[in-house]
This record gives sequence, C-alpha cells and structure tokens, in this order.
Amino acid sequence: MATDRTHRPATSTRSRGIPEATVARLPVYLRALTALSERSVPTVSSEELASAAGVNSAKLRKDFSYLGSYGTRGVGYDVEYLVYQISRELGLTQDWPVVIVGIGNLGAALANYGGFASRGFRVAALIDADPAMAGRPVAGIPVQHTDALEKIISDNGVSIGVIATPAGSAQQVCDRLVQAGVTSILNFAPTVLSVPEGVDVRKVDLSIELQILAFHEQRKAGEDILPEGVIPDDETEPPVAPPADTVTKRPDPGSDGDRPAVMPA
Amino acid sequence: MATDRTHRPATSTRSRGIPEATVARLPVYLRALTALSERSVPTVSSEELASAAGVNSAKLRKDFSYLGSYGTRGVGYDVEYLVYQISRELGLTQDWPVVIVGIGNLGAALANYGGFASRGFRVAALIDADPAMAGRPVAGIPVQHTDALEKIISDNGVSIGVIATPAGSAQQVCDRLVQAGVTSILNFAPTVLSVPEGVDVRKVDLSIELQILAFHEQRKAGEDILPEGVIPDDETEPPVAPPADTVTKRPDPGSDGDRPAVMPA
DNA sequence: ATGCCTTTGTGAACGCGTGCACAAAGATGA
DNA sequence: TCATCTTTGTGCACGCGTTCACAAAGGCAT
Repeated sequence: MATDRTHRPATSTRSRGIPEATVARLPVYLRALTALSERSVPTVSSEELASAAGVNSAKLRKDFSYLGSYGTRGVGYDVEYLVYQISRELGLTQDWPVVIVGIGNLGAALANYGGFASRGFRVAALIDADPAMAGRPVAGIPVQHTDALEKIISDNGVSIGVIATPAGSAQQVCDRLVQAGVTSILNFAPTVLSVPEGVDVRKVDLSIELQILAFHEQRKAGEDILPEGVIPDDETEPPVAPPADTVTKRPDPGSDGDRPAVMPA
Repeated sequence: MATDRTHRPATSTRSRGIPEATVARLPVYLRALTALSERSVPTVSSEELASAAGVNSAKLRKDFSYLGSYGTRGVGYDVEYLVYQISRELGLTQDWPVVIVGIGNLGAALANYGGFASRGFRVAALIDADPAMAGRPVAGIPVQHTDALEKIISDNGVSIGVIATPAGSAQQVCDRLVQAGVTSILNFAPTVLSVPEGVDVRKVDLSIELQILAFHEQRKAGEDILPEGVIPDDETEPPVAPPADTVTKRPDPGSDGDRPAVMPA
C-alpha cells in the first residue's frame, strides 16, 4: 500500500526497541481495537484481533511484546487497556498541531478530514502561496499566506507539517518548515525531499502506487497467455539501441512531476 | 513513506525475479529519469541518479541489474533507453483504464489529478452511491451511479479500481469491483479489505501516516528531556489496571474509522 | 595497440522482519 | 487443591533486502 514499506523515515533506527515495522502496524491495531471498544467488547484474543487487522496472530503477539506484557494468558487482551497503551506509545495522548501547506484540491480535502481531532491531531493552520486564497475559509479555517509561515509554526508550536503543494515548490516549502522548527513532514508532492538529520519524512504518492499495481497487473495478464516457465525477454521491440551516441529526444512525455498526486489547483 | 513497506500486495511472490522492494522504487527512478530526459541529458551515472532518487547507488545498480544490463561501464546509463525499459517493465507502455468509486472531497481531488494520462492511466469513470451526484461532471467526467458499476467495469475492461468511499461501504464496493473483474485495488478508505487470492490491494491512509510521525516525534521530544539510557517505563499513570474484570467503558473515543483519510462528503 | 581511468554489475556478509512451534502462565471447574 | 484447557510470550530458523567491496568491462588518450 502507500505508504509504504515502501515508506520509511530516513532514520531506520529502532526507537526504544520498537521495530519500525511494528510501529507502522500499531495504528492498524488501534483502529481495530477502537472499533471493538465502541461495541463494548471487553477482551480479544490475539487470533481475533489479528484477523480484524489483517495480520498473522504470531506477528501481532510479537508486536505487542515490544510494548510489554499487556495480555492475560488463557484470556486475551483487555481492549480498553490496550487502546490506552498503544495510544500512549504512539504519542496520541497529547495534542499535535499540524499545518497544511498548499490548499488546492488535495489540501482542501485534507483540511476537511474528520479523523484528525479524534486522534489528537489538530489543524492549526492552512497555508497557501496564492494571495487570492488568503482569508478564504476552507473547512472553517481561514487560509493564510505563505509569508506568515514561520510565525504560524512558532506561535502554535507546530512540529508536524503536511505538504500538498506542486512538486516545484515542495522543497522550498520543506526548507522553510524545517527552518521554522518542523521535524516531521508528510509529503504529498511527487518529489524527493532532502532534509537534515533528525527530520522525518513520509511520502504519499498516488502515481507510484498505481504504477506498482500496474506492474503486478501486467504480470498477471502475462501469466494467462504465456506457458509456465517461459521468460518473455522482450515483448516489444526496443525503440533505440542501448549504447546510442546520438541523443534521441523524446517527443513529449507529458508534463508530469510538477504537481502532487492530486492537483492542488 | 506511505506507501509502505507497510503496504504490500498480499502476494509477496517475487514476480519474474524482480523483488517487491525494487518494483516499489522503479517509479521513483522513472520520475527522476523523466526529469533528466526533459532537460535532454543523454546519460547518467548510478551515483547521480541515485542521488536524485534519494537512494544508495549500490542499491540502484542492483535494482537495475534485475531488469538487465542496461548500463555502459565507465559511462553510465542512457537516459532515454532506461526510461523506455522501466516503463515497459512497469507496464506503462499500455493503457490502463481505472475507475474511481466515491466522489467526495478526495475522490474529486483524485479525478482532477493531472498525472494520470502521462503514465498511461486513464480515468474511465467516476462512480458514486449518491443519486444526487449522478450526471454531475467532476473534472470533466460525469459521475455515474453505483448501479452501473458492473457494466462500466465490463464495458471498459477495467482492471484497476480506486476506492475513496467511507470505510463503512468500502468492503462492499470492493467485493463488487472484484466480482466484476477488477484485480488491483488502491484503497483510500481506513479499513482492512479482504480480497480473494490473486487480487492486489494497496492502501493509502493519512491517519496512519500521521500516527507514525507522531510516534517518532514523541521519541525525539523525549530524548531531549531524558538522560541517555534511561527507560521511562510509564510516563503517565495507567487509567485502569490491566486485568480488570470490570468493563470500564471509555467516554467517547470520537467517531472515527468510518470515513476515509479524506472526508468524501 | 596499449595502458589508464571510470563506472557498472555482482558475490558475499550482515541485519531486519516473519512465522513456526512450544513452554510458561493463568483461568476454570471439579 | 489439583488437573485441564486456553492463550500468551518468545526462542529459533529462514528468507528478503541492504550494503560493502571488488573484479570485469568499456571508453579514451597517447
């Protein structure tokens, strides 16, 4: 999926003994547990919870073992207690003000997201470079101009920033965010961001996800046609020889890579 | 990033000898190469390209080695040729019709995404359960009602579906898509989808990404305060003892998990 | 033609993540 | 109190992914 394993913070250090892979699954467990909690289910076995979370029960038990021994043998896990423990471990018992930079289609959609507040995330501000957007309310929050970025970060003690700008301005926005004190960034722009040590970046990229699906899709289609074991080394003819000293300019690959996964405007 | 490594198709089989981790990076390389191509750069070294893609050069070379020997020692890789080879490997030389189900904020934003066409992805249809949406054009494409889902899939030969509905209807939509012939799904709804063998699902979940960032953020903050090596076993007091036979109902965890990462309506 | 220089392609080692399988622990009932 | 049954917690082995380090290969200048 998107954020993928294919998605890791630059720092792959094992924080407090908890493996990165486990951290990535904790929110999934938490969601399943919250659902059980709302149904007033008192306890769950690792088997049941694993099934709800779509993972192996042994993996789930090992994941929980990194947090501590919160289960009761012969019974299972206390739902409420586990919800609290995971929330605490993830840092969701405190308030996290976030800013969203780039209020286009996607930025606006993110601003309207209802799942923020319930998890301790609060949209502190919406920021856009377009002066025409300034003052206009989106999801009940007035959009502010990029000029005020540093002040907003500072005044609200923001440490998490969401970038939903076009790719062209993403690095610049990123630099300003980091300079202003942001140390965690969720990037929706289709660019590789370079950040100093100590800053975490997670990337969400629709285009990449679709391309990965296309790869597997193509493979499936190929298996239907080709007999087992045959390797189709070259389905179609190559356009030009590999060691071509003449530069063969492509017609126009279509202007891509300049906008985030979802067009901001 | 989001698309994680935490996010892998159910089938972790090594397709045609290409590791899953490599497949996930190919789109990144492709983007960097496309940028070079537009600047008419004829060749790149593994070092340069790796830097642009934000990876280790040895990793990049090994990744490319799974595709074949497309480089020239002492020189580097021919940009145009490599663009073609990666595109072909990813299946981007053909047309991929996709449908988007759930035209809320996020669905609409996705529909407006400009990066589809340039990569061979074409929005074949927009589908929503709300009758009031039917016929209304979004991004120049008229929204169709869910009733026509099966016919749309069939008529257009769609094999890739994007789910941007609330969590509550995601599984149902998924089942219908799969039943109609879709074998790859990009899921934006905050739910674990269960699909039959042979169907790939990738998940994009804003809430999870933020929670992972919060974890690392909390860890950073803790390091500043606590001395090295000290393990804070219990920063705050637990709300209730772990083996509580009395079911302690939580006040209200906030209704979450019923809407996708971005509110659809 | 020959030697030097650059860069690829890959063998090998290492570390992380996963899954198996079982011992330990607690509940439950007689 | 004791036996039994259920479920957790984890030691261990395996496989994938990453990285190092270097030999092989090709270009280029003399």
